[in-house]
Amino acid sequence: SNLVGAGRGSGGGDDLGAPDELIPFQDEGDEQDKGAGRGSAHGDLDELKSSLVNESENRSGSASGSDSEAERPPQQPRESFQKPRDYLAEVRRQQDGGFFKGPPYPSYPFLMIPELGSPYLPNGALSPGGARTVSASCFGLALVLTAESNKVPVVQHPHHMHPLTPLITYSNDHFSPGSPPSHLSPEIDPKTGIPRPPHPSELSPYYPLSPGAIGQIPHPLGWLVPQQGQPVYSIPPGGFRHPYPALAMNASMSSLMSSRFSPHMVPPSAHGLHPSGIPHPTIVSPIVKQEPTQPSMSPGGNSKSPITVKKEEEKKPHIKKPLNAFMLYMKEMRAKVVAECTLKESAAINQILGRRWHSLSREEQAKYYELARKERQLHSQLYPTWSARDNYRKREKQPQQQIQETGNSVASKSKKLCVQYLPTEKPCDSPASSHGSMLDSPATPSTALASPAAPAATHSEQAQPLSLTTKPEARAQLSLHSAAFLSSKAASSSSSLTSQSPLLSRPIPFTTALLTSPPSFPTAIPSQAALAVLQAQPLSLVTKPAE
DNA sequence: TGACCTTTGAAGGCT
DNA sequence: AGCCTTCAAAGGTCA
Repeated sequence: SNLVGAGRGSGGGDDLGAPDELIPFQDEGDEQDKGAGRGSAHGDLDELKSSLVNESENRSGSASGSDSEAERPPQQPRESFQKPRDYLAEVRRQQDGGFFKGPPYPSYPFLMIPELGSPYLPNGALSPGGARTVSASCFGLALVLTAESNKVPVVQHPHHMHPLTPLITYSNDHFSPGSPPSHLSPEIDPKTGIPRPPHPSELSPYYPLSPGAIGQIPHPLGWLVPQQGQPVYSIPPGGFRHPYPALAMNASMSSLMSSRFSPHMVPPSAHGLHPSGIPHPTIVSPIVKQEPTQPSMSPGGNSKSPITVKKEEEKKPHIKKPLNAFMLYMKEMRAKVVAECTLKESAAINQILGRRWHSLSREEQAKYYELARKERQLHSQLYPTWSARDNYRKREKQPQQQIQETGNSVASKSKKLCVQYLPTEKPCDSPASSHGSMLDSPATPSTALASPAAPAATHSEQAQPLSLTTKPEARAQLSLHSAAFLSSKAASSSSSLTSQSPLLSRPIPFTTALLTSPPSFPTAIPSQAALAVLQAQPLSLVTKPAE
């Protein structure tokens, strides 16, 4: 009850839908980052080790790590700030040193460095160390980046992607969720309040720009591009991948468009164009990405021959889903993370990004929700008849059916063992995990916060975060982590990933952090009833033997 | 070569 | 209403 009360208390009121709640929690988010900074300030190894030794004390909230401990609002989950350092210390102790590429910087998980100067280093060299990425680390990013940026110009542009794509940022400097800057603000229809779709006449003249031409001109979104003097306009051999239709459209549109040009984007073609003549980044050539067509399938009652149907389907452009907030965030931050780490595997990067996502303040997340909302809006305007279902593959069997039929063997055989690539950057910075975040993920931060559009979290929803996800494999992953935790002392170092799994103590901080309600997710504060469930569930997760 | 992994969120279908 | 599934990005990994 204390937690619940505390969580609500400083949140700026119980009216979680109040728009102004962003401010207090933003402050908390800042506080969190400041706390991280403080942590790093006196984050020497001795302290870390001692904090690890005193883990139980920390868990009980008696950590003495910070001078400002007493100043921290009661709802601040102290161990959220303590744990990662513990993890790091623990992991560092157990590892051979190869995992960490740079000086330990224990407070990294909270060191949310805004820009780090030029995090996007678009020369695609791999880590000269040549170490396989799995054994690389993303920790100590600040120092590591400083120390290694000279030799690790890591960002590897996807060979099929315009190198500028990851450079498009929605940084704080350029984007404000509630009131985008004028250069970013779309032309709003004064009647509907909806960003006015760009008139074809505004766009078309600029679309046919040749790659060569575009490579010569200054970037129209220069404000979005880190000033690095990098040849960001180099067009990959694959051709014209990133047409930057934004040249004449309004900036909001352009940011969406330019940031969304798919690696599979093809030069504007007749069938790839929206009726308005706007090739949206979500249009993908069916040549590149085809719906798996089954020749034997003939749409019900369709007199057309399968071949004809197939051809028509091939002609049909593949319109991709608009990116959601997290996808936008990933798109922006991936290069940054990759630059900060030696990791290349997207799965690992995504884990980091997922945690970072949760570590964002509501306001920061709101940027991306707003951006995603605009993206969906634009998408729906461009493709009013499009349905997400259109992109569904045609499956003979639903995966669920397969699982039911084959039982657990599916997970154990057909799927790779879930691997925790990285130490928890933050013990429970994903307290809400997927669903938890959704609790606070209004489709429109500005509107949903003030409207009932954002459904209040139910108890079950609040409880869901505990299970991280309902996916069976995720549960297996948790179990794996638990097993790793339970057997951490005996863990062999030969198994690079699992034995290195830093989630040695994840289940515990996960629980505790959840119970202490993360500052960034005030609405996820569980009720007492939910708390009881939460308290009970982790045990089952922890003790559930890995199958 | 293509599925998988991994993340969150949106959407659609099913119960 | 709630749950489940799929897809969106990304690129290394693996069968």
